Amino acid sequence: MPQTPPATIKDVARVAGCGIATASRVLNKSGPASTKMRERVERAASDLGFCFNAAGRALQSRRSMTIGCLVPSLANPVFAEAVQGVQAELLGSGYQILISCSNYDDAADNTSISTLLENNVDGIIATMVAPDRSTALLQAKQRGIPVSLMFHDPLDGLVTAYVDNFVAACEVARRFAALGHRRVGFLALRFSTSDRSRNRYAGFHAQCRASGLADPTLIEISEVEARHPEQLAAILARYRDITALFASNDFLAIAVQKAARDLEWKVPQDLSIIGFDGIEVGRLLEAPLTTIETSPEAMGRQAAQSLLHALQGLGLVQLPPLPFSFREGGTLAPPNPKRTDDDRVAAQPSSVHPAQDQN
Amino acid sequence: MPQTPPATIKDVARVAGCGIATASRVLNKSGPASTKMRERVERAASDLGFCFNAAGRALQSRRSMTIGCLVPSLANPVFAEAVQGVQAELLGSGYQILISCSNYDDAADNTSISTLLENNVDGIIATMVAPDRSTALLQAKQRGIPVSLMFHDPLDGLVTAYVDNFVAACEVARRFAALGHRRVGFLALRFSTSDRSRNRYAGFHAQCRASGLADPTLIEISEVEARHPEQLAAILARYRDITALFASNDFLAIAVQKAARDLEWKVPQDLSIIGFDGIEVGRLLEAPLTTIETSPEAMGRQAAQSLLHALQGLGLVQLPPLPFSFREGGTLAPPNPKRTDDDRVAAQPSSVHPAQDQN
DNA sequence: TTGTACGCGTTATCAG
DNA sequence: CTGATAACGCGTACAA
Repeated sequence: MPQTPPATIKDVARVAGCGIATASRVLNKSGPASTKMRERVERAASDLGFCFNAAGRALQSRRSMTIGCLVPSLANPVFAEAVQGVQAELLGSGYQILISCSNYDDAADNTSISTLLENNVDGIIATMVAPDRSTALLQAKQRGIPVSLMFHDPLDGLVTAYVDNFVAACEVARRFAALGHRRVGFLALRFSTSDRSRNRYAGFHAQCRASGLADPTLIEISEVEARHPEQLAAILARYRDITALFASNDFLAIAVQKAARDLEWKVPQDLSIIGFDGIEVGRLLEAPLTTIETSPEAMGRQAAQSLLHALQGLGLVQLPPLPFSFREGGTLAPPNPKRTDDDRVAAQPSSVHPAQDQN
Repeated sequence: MPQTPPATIKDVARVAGCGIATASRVLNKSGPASTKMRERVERAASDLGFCFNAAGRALQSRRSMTIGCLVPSLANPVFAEAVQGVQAELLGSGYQILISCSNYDDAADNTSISTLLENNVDGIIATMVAPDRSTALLQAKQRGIPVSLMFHDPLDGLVTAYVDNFVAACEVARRFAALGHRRVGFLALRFSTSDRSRNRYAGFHAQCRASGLADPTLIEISEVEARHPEQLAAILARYRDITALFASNDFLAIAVQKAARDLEWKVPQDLSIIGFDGIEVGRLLEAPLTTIETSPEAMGRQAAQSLLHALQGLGLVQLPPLPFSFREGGTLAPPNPKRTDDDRVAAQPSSVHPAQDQN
């Protein structure tokens, strides 16, 4: 291991036979320099394999050229794609991404932001469990560090890149209603950890009322249950009365589709399913998933754009929500009158499973 | 915006009425201090909301406590999960992750590493298009910065966290052979940009020979074709002679399954399919995907462990390949003798589509 | 046990 | 046009 200590600007100046300031000016193209000097410095720099030291720069300029990015998890492709969008947008701006995952943990959420702050990030892009309860986020605001949220609906004075979950969920209820569904359900994962999910439920609920449907049955399941189709099937079996289900995300929609198959319920004849997010693989299923299509990558891009804008001294401005679209698929159809009539007789009170408050 | 400039250790010392060194020793628990001093300093620090400045620290200690992580893309869940593994393993170690994506671009690959180097990362974890051709990676080695690869098969003197792609691919060929398949294919995406894919082909090819099968037909497609089932179907239609297909990753396997459906080929009766990676959603398909199951997260974890180990002064050591397993599913069956007989007559020379060299 | 002073690599100021 | 020099925040010899 040769272990050459990296060359500093001082080394460059020495080799070029000039002062440090001159070397700095040339290398940064930030001031006047004679052609001769310029050449000598550039030559020296390339000979030494010189490379700026970010720490020194950060210390003196008080800017780290680093953006902190906090997401619940990268194992969820929705967030991974959002980060990819951030990365794409930041490319060429000179900013680097310092990444952090909270694993959907409230406390980790907050300490992660603190850690980013310690690392002198110039800005923060985040999706959190509870941005409104994060003291560290408050600290960031106080320090004048711009913060841009992703996925969250507008909140406090925080700027966010989002789709209007409430409105999108209304659309789902409207579709169900138009086809004649009367008893519908909402399937969500760990309801309390996501304001997106809550807002989707709220919109769905509101529009169900407006369309004259019964209040939607809330079915909340754990992560484990979501991953084990047989467990999910057992839960689903308790809700024979519903003819259509709105799943809070596409993975749940796919999982519940399998659970329904295991119960020998035909999708969409016996049960219609609409998902949320619009992941790519949904298109490739035997019955392509009907879903609300969004673009996580676009959220990341917009959040990054807003931040870049703010970093240039112009303020942080809340942009309008990003568009979503209803993607036709093979999991939505009118209710099967035969099945609903048969089952309606045996139907039990609507909210059974995790009898939990909906807020 | 109050815009309070962050408190420095100097401020803490002033408020606590002591010297900077004392404050530093207390805050770092790195030296002696009287109980009284300790209290005063800690009190002052918390009052001021003091928080270390990473740049100052990095400059003086010549360590940034930052790990650079380069992957082709976060839009591919395999890499996203790997990064998640890295993150999980690094949690609590004090190291932060600086992330970068190359978008499968050879040049971006190299400049990304350079950028990480400029940012003084203490170590690098990467999956690249061509690690062996990266001058920046060489530079890192020269500087004594430990590098740990992910997914790549062992290479040069580079440590890597991987599964043995060759051996895993042999397993696939063996399964096909055992069921009586004779003409098989290998489906890959942009073959040349991934040594993993190449090694899988090599292992598959070798074992096909060893098992007395015909040399596998190489079917290489573009990303666009992979995303459009109808295009993929058109390509697949040219290969009626093969009865089994090894897809280089699960997404391709799922896509080709849809393409086969569109052609009204039954899976697995008319065409057996085995994938690679073992993504979760494969289990939820109507015909659960038969595949080689790997754990990208484990690769990330192992790469991070190796790096942490090296960062503690112990050397970088190459660990044995990570395990994979054959996951049973519903897309593998013996060949349908009827169909193969019918079609074999019309079969054309085996490699038609992107007649490209296999290296 | 405590405090002073220096240097890490950089940029900016200001005098030549 | 050029070159000393003073910060930036921190850790740490070294001196008290």
